[in-house]
Amino acid sequence: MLDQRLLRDDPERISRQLARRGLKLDLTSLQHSALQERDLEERRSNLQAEGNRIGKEVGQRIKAGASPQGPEVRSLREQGNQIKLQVAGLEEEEKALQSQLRDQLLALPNLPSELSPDGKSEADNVEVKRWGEPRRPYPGEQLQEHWQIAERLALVDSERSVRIAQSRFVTLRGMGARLERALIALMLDLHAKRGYTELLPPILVNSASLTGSGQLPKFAEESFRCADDDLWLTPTAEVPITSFHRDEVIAADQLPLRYAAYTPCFRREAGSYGRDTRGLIRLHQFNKVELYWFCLPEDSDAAHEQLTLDAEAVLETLDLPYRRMELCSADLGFSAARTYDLEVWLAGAGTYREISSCSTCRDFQARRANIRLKADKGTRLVHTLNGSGLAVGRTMAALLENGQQADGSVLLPKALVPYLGTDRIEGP
RNA sequence: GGAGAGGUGGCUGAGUGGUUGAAAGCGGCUCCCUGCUAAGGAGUUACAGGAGGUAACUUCUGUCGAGGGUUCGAAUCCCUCCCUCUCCGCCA
Repeated sequence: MLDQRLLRDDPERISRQLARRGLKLDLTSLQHSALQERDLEERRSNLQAEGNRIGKEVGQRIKAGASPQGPEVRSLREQGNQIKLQVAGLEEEEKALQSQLRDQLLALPNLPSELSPDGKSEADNVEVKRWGEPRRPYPGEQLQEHWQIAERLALVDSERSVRIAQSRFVTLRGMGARLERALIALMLDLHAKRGYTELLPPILVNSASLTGSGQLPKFAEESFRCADDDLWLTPTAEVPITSFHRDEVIAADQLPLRYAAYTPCFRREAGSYGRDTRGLIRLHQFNKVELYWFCLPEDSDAAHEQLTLDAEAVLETLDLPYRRMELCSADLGFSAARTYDLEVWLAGAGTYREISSCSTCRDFQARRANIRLKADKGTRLVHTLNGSGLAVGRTMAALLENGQQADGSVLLPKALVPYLGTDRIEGP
């Protein structure tokens, strides 16, 4: 959520920044509402002060011996009643305005960082780094895509999964299931070594949690909801982790707080019909290890670099070639001020494919979720950052495509041997 | 799911209609005193929003789980909801 003070004082700046996302907004009426709300608050609180004075005076007069039914007390009471009525009227107006203002503010995305490059679309994202040597086919070699390899080696069963749930769900089996589990363990172990505290949070989350991290109210259709409860299947661990500290004041010397959490993630993928229908790339349910920082505002730019390096460490540990893309202003997610996407090389598809998205949200989520820090003087909003470290299914896809061998087996990186007891997947 | 108890400041915990944003203790911070493994003394210490001021700060309002109600006045009375604890039931 954006700062209401900024809205009152400098709506032009907000418009200018949101224009970089491709949003053309006239904020004058919103600013007007915000100013009007402040005006109502001032009038209301002045009236309340008057009412408080009267209330105190009544108490003092009665204490001093005045009759509670006497004329002087009665006249004060009547004044008090008058004020009460006026206050009630103003309060009603104020609340209506407030909730309308809040609804509108909650629907506005974060301002892009001044560090994010300008752009009009995905095409304007900037490659900032490349690591590893992409696996290319040898002359005459026909590389398979991961879903072909997975089917051939019986690592997944898509058809039966439709029977269990519907399309875009998979059942991993045999080495497929073991590999997924091994990858989760490897990622969590790696992050623990790098100083992250592991969390295993609830994966059903309430509306306040989704609002806090920015999925609600705008993206309700993207999440699965439990009809009888105020609970949703979490679309990412970012949601429960943000709310882990919702409404808290964190001592400055506790920061940064760094968490790594594995959760299944659930997304309706509305509007993506026909895209990535095969394999492990786009599923309604997928596993992800998420990295998350709560930090001091002045540290968040450096934290963003570090968090991204921590995600890249997984790819490097697994010998997976990747590149780092800096998203342009138009391609930023709703809550993000600045984002690096990590794209892994998929040898079978012959492309780089997003496997992690590392963002700083600055105070955007902290303001929604009311997460502050206490320094020497007063409180401030913390900054929050999140990044996948990594999407597990896509990691498996990359390992299958990049590790495929001429004999049909898949060679796995050495780092997985302690978890799997082998560096090779052969047929069933 | 049933019965009972309860939700007060960083923590413990008083407070059943009138200057109570809240006693006391612990903890934190500042200063003073003192040398011997610590103690003593003084002061200070909630959050949010608004107004004024370059600022230190001053001032107003709200907040004692949340929301409503009664009243001139509510932490205190009434209603609804949420949550926690204990016992019972059920259960991986």
